[in-house]
Amino acid sequence: MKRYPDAIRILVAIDCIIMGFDGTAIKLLLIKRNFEPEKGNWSLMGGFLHQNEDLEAGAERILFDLTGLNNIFVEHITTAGKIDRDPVERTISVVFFALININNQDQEALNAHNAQWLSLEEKPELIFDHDEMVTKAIEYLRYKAALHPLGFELLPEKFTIPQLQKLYEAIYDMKLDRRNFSRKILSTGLLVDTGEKYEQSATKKATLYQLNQDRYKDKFFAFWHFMPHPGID
Amino acid sequence: MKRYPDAIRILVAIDCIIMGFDGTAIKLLLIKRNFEPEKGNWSLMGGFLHQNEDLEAGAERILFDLTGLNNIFVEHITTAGKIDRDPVERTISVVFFALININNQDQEALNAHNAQWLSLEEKPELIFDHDEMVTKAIEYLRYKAALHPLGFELLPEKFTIPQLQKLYEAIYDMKLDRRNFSRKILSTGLLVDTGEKYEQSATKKATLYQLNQDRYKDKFFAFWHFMPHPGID
DNA sequence: TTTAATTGTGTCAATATTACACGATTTTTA
DNA sequence: TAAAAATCGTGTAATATTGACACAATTAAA
Repeated sequence: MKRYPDAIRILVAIDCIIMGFDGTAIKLLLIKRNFEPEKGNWSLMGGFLHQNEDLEAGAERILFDLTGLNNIFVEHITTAGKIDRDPVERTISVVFFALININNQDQEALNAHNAQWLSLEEKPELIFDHDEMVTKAIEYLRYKAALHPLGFELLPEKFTIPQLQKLYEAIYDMKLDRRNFSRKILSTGLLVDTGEKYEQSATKKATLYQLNQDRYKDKFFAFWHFMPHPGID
Repeated sequence: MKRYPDAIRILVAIDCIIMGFDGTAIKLLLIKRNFEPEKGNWSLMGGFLHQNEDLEAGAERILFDLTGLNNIFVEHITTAGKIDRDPVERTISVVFFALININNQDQEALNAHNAQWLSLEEKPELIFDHDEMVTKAIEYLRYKAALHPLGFELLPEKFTIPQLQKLYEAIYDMKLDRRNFSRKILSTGLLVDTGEKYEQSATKKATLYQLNQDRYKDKFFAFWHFMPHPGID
């Protein structure tokens, strides 16, 4: 007794682009599939939506499955629905974007899924339309990180300004001026000096900061320009 | 012979938030449903995804159905998937955002669908989760219009700077300084003086401009600040 | 103890932004 | 017929932000 008898019903997948930062490069958490179809090929982590599950919840389930992490930064970024995107059966994929601290996740879970962190340069070709999704995610990261203090999700709780700068340089694949970057970041009032120094430094030890959480939440959606914008033309 | 036998298959709807500008206020094109369920109640224009149809194509079909227009500015903004969002049967809705020139559409098609332009203040309560979708669309418009020359989609081909300013004032519900707005817009090089004047003006006739199409396409995705940002803090 | 690498802070000139004033044009009104 | 009212176009000065750049301080290694 279906109420919408003429409409089609199709599979709903959830795919997650999971990004991390290793201090030098932005990395993607990808899996080498140990199941059909496309067994042995690289793919985003994903799965099908469950019966009694919201989309967000599905994304969180999939992320927890792979990383053992909860409370991850996750946002829905796009939905892929090309007719033949899955060769087996028509499937729509709801795509989520996740940022995590690369050091936190559960290595055993990663192994069980054949997962590996690969930098954007190392990225192999992915199955289906997953490459397009990654492209969108990178665009999204660049777009959003220029305006919102997003990058902190990729760093440890305590971090130095030079680390943060290297992160932005990795995101935008460009060099930034140390002095101007520092001034801009500090002027946001988002950072709190912990009084500690980064001990692993080879030379002068940089100050460790942490986020002013209240201010971070308050100001996340305010417009900001974290990136220089020379000669807009 | 299904390859993914355990996964669920559900309905995929497409819903469109259609915005226009009447010279004073941002308006939504809404329909009073003449079909069940929720017959007689206000709703976004939508429909179900067809068998051999991509998502974008579905959105364009639905928009054409209602307005008689092609080549509309359309973007996918979000996907709604709460378990009970449709009381009849589980349905995921892929939401699109469309901007059109309010004077262009086909009045007969509007009548056939019971459609009406309503300002945001007049907006009645909508069915299902359509109110949430509208909220997201307004946020999206404000976000995007601050950075990209988006507003032109809502104006006639030839328009005056004061008209454009009123549009921005409607989007952000705030007053802007005439002089500064004019300077900023003109400095983008996006406008071309047509040499004509807006004849319907009650007093001094304003210059009619049109978009520099090449520059518009080139620069659409560049970052710009179209809105003032006094004392970011 | 010198060297090399890196961090923290400061300055200055160029640019962009904001706030604000005035003259010009056109219709309405006295 | 002229003054008034409304709106449009442009200009300017004070302020804030940005980009480019210099120098001193810290630390491990040479």
